[in-house]
Amino acid sequence: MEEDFENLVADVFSRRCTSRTVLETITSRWSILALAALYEGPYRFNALRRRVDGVSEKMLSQTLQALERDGMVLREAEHTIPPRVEYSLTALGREAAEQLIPLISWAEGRMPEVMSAREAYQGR
Amino acid sequence: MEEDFENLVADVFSRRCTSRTVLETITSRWSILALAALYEGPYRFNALRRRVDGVSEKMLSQTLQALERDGMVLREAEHTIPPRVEYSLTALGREAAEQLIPLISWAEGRMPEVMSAREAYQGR
DNA sequence: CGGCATCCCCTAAGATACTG
DNA sequence: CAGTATCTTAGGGGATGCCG
Repeated sequence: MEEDFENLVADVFSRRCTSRTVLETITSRWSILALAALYEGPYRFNALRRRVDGVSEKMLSQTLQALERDGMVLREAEHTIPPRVEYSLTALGREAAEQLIPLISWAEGRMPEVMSAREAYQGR
Repeated sequence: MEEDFENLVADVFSRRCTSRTVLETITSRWSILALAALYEGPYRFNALRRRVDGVSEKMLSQTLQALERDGMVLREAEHTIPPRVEYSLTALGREAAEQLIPLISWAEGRMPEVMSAREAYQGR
């Protein structure tokens, strides 16, 4: 019952708290970008793959499955040939994206500071 | 020069844009927790290790080095025996933490929704 | 106390090929 | 088009031992 207690308290600093896995789902390398892209609107698989430049088929597939499992992404498939699958955000996913987008903007904006910090660190 | 151009434009969706590495530094598994912990105030190495429950020496060390390299964390060492090393946030690190903390709070708060989504996903 | 060095395991991730 | 399946490799991550 201690584990349940930890889950109720929801302290991310606690080793076994589930909130850590929630955080890991949405902050993994490709999840951040997928959520941010889908915040622009629904995407089909390959369109999303082009939007999230550099992601492999496999990783995008895995990422979307994890996001679907966690209730962030809705997957709608038409069983035609060729198939047509559309991905969109759920309400929960939209909330997640709204947490992530300021983070992305910040990272883009602070790129110069980080780069010069890296250069200074090199020359020590 | 195209690479420089991409860096100036700072588009995280672009494969080679440096902003992605900035994002990866601060959203890696232990960086999020280290930044959030240090936002509470400075910590010595082992105190931080206890605060960030579950992190190994090696990973905390690596994480702090990456954060120091990127100008997020300041490392102050007294060369005594035993040594005393204090870690604290820079202004840049404080900003990063301020982006992350709402994300953490959101993850903690939405834990129940995610858990029930996972259960529903299991039983399909 | 605050590490680094070393060894080792495992999975995250990329590349390639194939299919309904 | 939207994926799976398979193979391989880089690196995340833990355990242990040592040192100033």
